[in-house]
Amino acid sequence: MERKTTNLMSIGSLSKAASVKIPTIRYYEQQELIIATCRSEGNQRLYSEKELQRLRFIKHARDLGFSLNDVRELILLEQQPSGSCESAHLIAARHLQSVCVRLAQLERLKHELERMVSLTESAENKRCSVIKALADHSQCEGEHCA
Amino acid sequence: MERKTTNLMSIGSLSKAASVKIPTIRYYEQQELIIATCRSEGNQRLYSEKELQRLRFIKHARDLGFSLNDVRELILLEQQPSGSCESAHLIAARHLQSVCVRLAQLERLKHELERMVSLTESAENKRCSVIKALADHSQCEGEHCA
DNA sequence: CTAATACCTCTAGTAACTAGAGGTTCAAGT
DNA sequence: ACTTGAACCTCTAGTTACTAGAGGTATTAG
Ligand SMILES: [Zn+2]
Ligand SMILES: [Zn+2]
Ligand SMILES: [Zn+2]
Ligand SMILES: [Zn+2]
Repeated sequence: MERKTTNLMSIGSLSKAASVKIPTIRYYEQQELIIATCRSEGNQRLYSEKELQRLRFIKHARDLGFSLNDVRELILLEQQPSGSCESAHLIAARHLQSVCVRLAQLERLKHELERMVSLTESAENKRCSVIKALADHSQCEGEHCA
Repeated sequence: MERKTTNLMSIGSLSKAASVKIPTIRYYEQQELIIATCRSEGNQRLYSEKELQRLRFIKHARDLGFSLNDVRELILLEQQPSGSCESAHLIAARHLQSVCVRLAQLERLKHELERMVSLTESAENKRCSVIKALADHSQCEGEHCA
């Protein structure tokens, strides 16, 4: 039998270890994504290494742009012994797809905006060329709506 | 003297003409971006061609990703006779810059996600490769944080 | 033992809408 | 003139993922 060495950390230590702000950790707890191992006598949260891993998982997924709902699902899948594999791949593929869509749209925006800011003002300054371009989509070279 | 022909439209007509949903128009009014020309006897909003142009301006700017705060400023600038030009260019340039930043970040995300979904599962299926990749940023090829 | 720091809960604010409840007005047909 | 259905009104609350602040308690270092 191994003795469990209880080296638990406060929320502040966890926060530093995972580079996640304290209020965000509490928010995740409220969202049932992570819970403290236990509380101190004075009701302060205490975390183990396991929760640190969990929080790093959440942070990494968030950094990669997954929604908290996706993260919630992924955590559930992680805990299941097996068979969870396909769902996880599906979530990732779906997210990749949405990233691609947003990417394409941002590229269209970038194109139009570049054109817009590079417009030169006409001699008789009736109106700013940027404002004119904003007022009239037909000046745009392509579609760029969401 | 020209007689003003008062052909005003309801919020529903305006909505269709500008492809902006009715609740969104009311929201814009609350945000002081647009106000009805007048109200009917029964308190219903009535709009003129001028407001339609204004709403199209707003929609176009939104479609190009400008924030409502930017739009508010741009509308103010549009109304000023002149001298407003530089501010408008500045707003557009600033927005273009932020689009470029987001674009670069999305490209990093796309790269990592593509790698992640294309991982093949190891023979002894201890854990899903996607979940493993999410649990460990050191497997990533680059930085991808916001 | 005390003072500084860290922690607690709870509420509200952010951006840009969207949805719904509950009630009023308008326009068209009879 | 009357009715009925569509369109309109206001107001509140929900969405996402946090962040900020108020007002109070716990821990820890000196
Ligand atoms: Zn200009
Ligand atoms: Zn356009
Ligand atoms: Zn897998
Ligand atoms: Zn990573």
